[in-house]
Amino acid sequence: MNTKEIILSNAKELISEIGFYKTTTALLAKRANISEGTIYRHFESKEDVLLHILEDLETKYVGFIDAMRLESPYNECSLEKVLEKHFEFVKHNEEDIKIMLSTYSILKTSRRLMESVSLRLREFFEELLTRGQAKGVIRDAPVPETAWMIVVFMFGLSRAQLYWSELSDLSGEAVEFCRRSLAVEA
Amino acid sequence: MNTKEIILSNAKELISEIGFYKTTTALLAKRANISEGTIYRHFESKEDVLLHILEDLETKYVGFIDAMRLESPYNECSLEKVLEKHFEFVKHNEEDIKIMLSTYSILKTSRRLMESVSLRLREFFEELLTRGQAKGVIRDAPVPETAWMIVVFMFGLSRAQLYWSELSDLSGEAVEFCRRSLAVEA
Amino acid sequence: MNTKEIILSNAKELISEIGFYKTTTALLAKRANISEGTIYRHFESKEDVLLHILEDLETKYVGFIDAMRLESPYNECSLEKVLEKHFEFVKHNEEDIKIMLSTYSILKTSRRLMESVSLRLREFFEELLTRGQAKGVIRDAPVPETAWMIVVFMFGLSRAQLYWSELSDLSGEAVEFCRRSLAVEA
Amino acid sequence: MNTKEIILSNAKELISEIGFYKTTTALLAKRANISEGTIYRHFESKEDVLLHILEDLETKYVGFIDAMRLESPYNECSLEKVLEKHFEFVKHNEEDIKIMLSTYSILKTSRRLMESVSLRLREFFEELLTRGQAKGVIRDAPVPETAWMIVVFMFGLSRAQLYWSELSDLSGEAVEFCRRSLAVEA
DNA sequence: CATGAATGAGTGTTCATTCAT
DNA sequence: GATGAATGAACACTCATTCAT
Repeated sequence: MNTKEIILSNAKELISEIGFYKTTTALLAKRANISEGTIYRHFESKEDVLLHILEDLETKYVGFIDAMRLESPYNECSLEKVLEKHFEFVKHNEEDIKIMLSTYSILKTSRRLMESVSLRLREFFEELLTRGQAKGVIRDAPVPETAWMIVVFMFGLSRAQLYWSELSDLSGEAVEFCRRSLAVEA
Repeated sequence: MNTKEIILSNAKELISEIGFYKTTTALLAKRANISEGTIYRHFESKEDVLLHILEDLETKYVGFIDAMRLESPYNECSLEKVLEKHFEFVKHNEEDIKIMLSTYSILKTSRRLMESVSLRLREFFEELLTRGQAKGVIRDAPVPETAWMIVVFMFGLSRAQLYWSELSDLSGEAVEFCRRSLAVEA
Repeated sequence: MNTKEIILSNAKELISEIGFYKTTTALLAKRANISEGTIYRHFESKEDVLLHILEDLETKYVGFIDAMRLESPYNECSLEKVLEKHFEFVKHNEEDIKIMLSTYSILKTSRRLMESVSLRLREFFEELLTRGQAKGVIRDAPVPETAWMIVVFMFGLSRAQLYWSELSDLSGEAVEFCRRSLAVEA
Repeated sequence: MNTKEIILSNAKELISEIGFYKTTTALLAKRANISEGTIYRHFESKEDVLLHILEDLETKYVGFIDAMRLESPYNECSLEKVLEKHFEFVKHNEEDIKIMLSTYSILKTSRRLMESVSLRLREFFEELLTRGQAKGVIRDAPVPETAWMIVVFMFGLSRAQLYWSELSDLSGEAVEFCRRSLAVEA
């Protein structure tokens, strides 16, 4: 791991633990065992560090969605499957997701990421919903709004799970909640 | 409006617009057309200003829930009604809700408020779900988890609506989404 | 006791307890059960309050010295007697003396008081020493320097007793110390 | 002289001249020709600057006393000698001593220093007095109280000399004053 | 006379950023 | 590349003083 990566990984830890504002450059340098000046060799500013974290997350998450999307036509990827995989992704990327969720109300960059990520997810869900309705396995509900609904629900639950660690894992129940709302009854 | 109220109302605007950290005492004083020192005649600290805002919100929201709860046995208050009224409440208290949602990951006070508010809501939903299942109008789903689900969903959507003002009002669709998931089909 | 006196007496307590700088006008007003503004009806400034305290002390102490001085020719007032009485005076005016001793290094007013008080004492001691030497009961030591010595010694001990409350009363021993240094041996 | 030393030396000047409270960080930075922030690279707080000054003084003074003490058994170090050397020490460390004397009534750290210094001195005087009485050259006076007396006298005079610069050097006379009180007459 | 809200200059301290080495 | 001392603007907060009531 080179210096830039060391900084990024320590910044992820710190920001997800104590937030962007309480993460000072001094604290970050100490944690990463480097000098404060070194941060500025690799990043333009403190915000730029955050930007890189968010960009990494974007790449990862968009890749993750696109992978599912590519599989889906052949693989009969169901809505439930997608939801499950999303919750898995969140579990494996807790720090990054926490950073995104805690900064998008404050930072434009983060907001843009959140928008692009949820747009892509929504489009995917729209596809799945439309295909499902065509096949008669998904109920007749307005597609774009319902897609929004699912995205909002997913991120709402992810946020709850990340910030209330004492909460038991509700992702299975969440999938069930959505299935009941969307699937045509047998 | 007395000075304390002027400070509170300006602080609400500022914090909901730019967040707690970017809301400096200097900025607040300038916006409220008072001197910085005056803030400290009425509040113990900058955080104390936030505390008062949150306490006001707690009183308002808890009162709102309790009012619904009191009505519900006589009035056949349905889950849908509650959801609708919540979204209305959010619409009329945008600033305060935004402040709560943007500070609970950072400030203990705010986190406590969020916990107390969602606990109360959950308990209410548990009541409604249990009663609904007894009457046979609500499906057979695990009550506590489902109550959590609804709360998470509600706040997830409220957050989305508050931070993406370009979003059209989805509250009607949200109520429908939940209804489909929970109501026994006719 | 009128308002002015109430302020002065509370100020004495506070300043002697926590010092002039830590005694804020807000604290003083609270202690005296008056409003901050009221202080400025009776005194020009915070320093002016101190000034009045010091002036009162000056009047008291100068009166005390002059009384002894007037008695002394007739009464055969000895050096020991004067020392004893000084220590008694200090014991009865702890607050004021503490204020004088803790402020003269910082405030001109206080410094002036300290100078005028010690000048008067020194002159008195010079008188006593000269008379004592004439009578052959006081050793042959340079009068002005020795008078200084005694004054310094007295205030040094007073200060020690005021600031180290755990110290046992050493005033008797101090009188003895001086007596041995000054009195002609029998 | 490195920056830390520059800060310390300027702080010594300022604090001894105008006192701890009037010595603001802004003033100190200006005097030392550095920015205010730089002070906090080298010291934790304004009080920490004072602490370092006092610790330096403690080291110096304790070293000074211990050196005399080590010499004394071989060298027949007399009480007079110790007094003389103390006054010399004060003359060469005016600023530091002034700071100690002007802060011990206000700051715990300073008070502790004053206590430790005078304890050490007292113990030393007790040793010298006891030894002197055994040899029959020191009068029969209560040892601990008399040791206190001398310390109080020394610091009382030092203080007077430091704060009344117009005072001629009385240290010789002070030694004589004590000698007369303590030495057995030939 | 008394109040207490308001002031605003000032306080100690923090922190992202720069730059000579 | 890396350092870490230095910066200076900004920060939350304090406090002696004023003044309309």
